[in-house]
Amino acid sequence: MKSKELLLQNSLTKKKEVFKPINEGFVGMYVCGPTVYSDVHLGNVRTFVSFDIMYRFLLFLGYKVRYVRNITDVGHLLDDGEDRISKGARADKLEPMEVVQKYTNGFHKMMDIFNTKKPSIEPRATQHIIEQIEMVQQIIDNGYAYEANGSVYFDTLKFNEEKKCYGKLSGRVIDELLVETRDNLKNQSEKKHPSDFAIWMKAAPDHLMKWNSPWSVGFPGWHLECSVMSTKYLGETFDIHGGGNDLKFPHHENEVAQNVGACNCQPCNYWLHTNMLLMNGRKMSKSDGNTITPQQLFTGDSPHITKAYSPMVIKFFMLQSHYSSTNDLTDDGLLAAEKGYKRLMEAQKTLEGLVSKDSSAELDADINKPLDGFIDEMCDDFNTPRAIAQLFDLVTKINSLKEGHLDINKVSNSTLTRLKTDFPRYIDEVLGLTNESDGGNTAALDEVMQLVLELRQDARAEKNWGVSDKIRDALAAANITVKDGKEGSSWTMN
RNA sequence: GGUCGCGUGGCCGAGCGGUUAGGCAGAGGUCUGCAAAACCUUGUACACCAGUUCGAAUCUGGUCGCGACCUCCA
Repeated sequence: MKSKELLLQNSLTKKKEVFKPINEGFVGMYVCGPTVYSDVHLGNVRTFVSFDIMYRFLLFLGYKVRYVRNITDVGHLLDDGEDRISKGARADKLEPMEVVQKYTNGFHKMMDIFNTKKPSIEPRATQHIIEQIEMVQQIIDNGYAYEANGSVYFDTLKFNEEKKCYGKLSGRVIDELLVETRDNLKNQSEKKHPSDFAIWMKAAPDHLMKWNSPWSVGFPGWHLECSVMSTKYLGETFDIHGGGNDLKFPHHENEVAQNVGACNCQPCNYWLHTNMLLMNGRKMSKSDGNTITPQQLFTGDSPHITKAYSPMVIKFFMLQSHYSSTNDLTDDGLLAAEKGYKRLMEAQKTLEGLVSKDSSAELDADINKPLDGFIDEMCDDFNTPRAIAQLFDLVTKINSLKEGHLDINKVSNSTLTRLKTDFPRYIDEVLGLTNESDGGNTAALDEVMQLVLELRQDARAEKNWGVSDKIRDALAAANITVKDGKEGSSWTMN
């Protein structure tokens, strides 16, 4: 475990702070998961990849992490008051839970494709209805919620008067919310104040998902589930809470209010928000055609791109920008990422073949500096773009060592061993990038290629360029690139 | 309308008072039968206008442009 301090940009204080876990060596992290009513959006991927990197790095630093990411399967209202899941169920003529299962499966599959680690706990809102009803009661008992016609609303005015913290996270002032909030929600008249929000909703007779409660047959408000499940699995106050920055208001703000209203304590010490994924400079939006699905990216079937891109290339592309900045997805950007990613993967293979006679340690510092630098950059609020720059510094060194521009014998055995251990670990364990071309290289293909390259080498020895080039061209047509180096030829699958 | 953020070289994208970000593309070179790869060298970059400072892409004010949130959203 490194002794380096980890810095986090805390949305709550708007400052970069040294991370201090509540319990030494342990981290409790909650991230708002997806609402499973349709296929995963590419934007979801960026957010969950970002938090996956944080999770991985915390583990790398030696923390024992409990990572909770929920599945929202109820309570998310549309403008017309209908539940998203119910709407999906009606549209697909399915049971609501069938909809939930279908898209949960799809979500999991996509997370696997992007090689993210599974959370420690993945709770669902509908599995915690009892706990949610209990929290509603607690909030009512504490005087921060009121019942109106079977629904229960959070009393933001009273809460703010006493706790003075409503709006702190999202930087809003409650008096302004009064003017700003549009009166287009159902049951608006039941609320005492426009900024009040439902924590329990009475269901209409034809509503598909509803449960019994002391107030009515109904369903919990959307914001409640995260308050309840984070408290249940991580405690009343835990370390890190994450989510997309579009959830800051109202979702996270209301979450804080509920937790403080119920337990009289802040839900977490550090709030981390990821920024949005854009495409061609604008937020992805289905309505104006400015959108692309992960599937389209994999197949190249979209007017926005010129070719197919693999999941790891897309992931690498995302990691080249900081999680808190917007990330603009473009074809040119993807193309550049693809080449860089391949270069990184090639260096990893090259590294395996390096051997040192251990005659001096002259170059050790040059190797160790970027190796340490990677950790330093990651410790600085998970700065993946800078960490990757350190990796590319090493790529150049590895290639120079192989080509003999740098003398491998001037690297001590212990440093070379460290390089061989840490470089792949950074790529695989911390960044979660896997070498995709490995899958195609079976042992049989290896043997065949060895033979082919030997035959070609024979032809080259006889200066029979016709045969030599014919082999190379034919292989190129089969998507195999031959490279002639000083110590013989090598090959890679494209 | 309110709140917040951003405008960096051909493209993507870090940095955020003085020191090379990095990737991709371009140019020159080394190597090579040729090619590819690799390595070395290389570029006029910080929207605009004022100001603070010995010194600003980085701080302050203004102008223009863009975006996000305020309503479901990762």
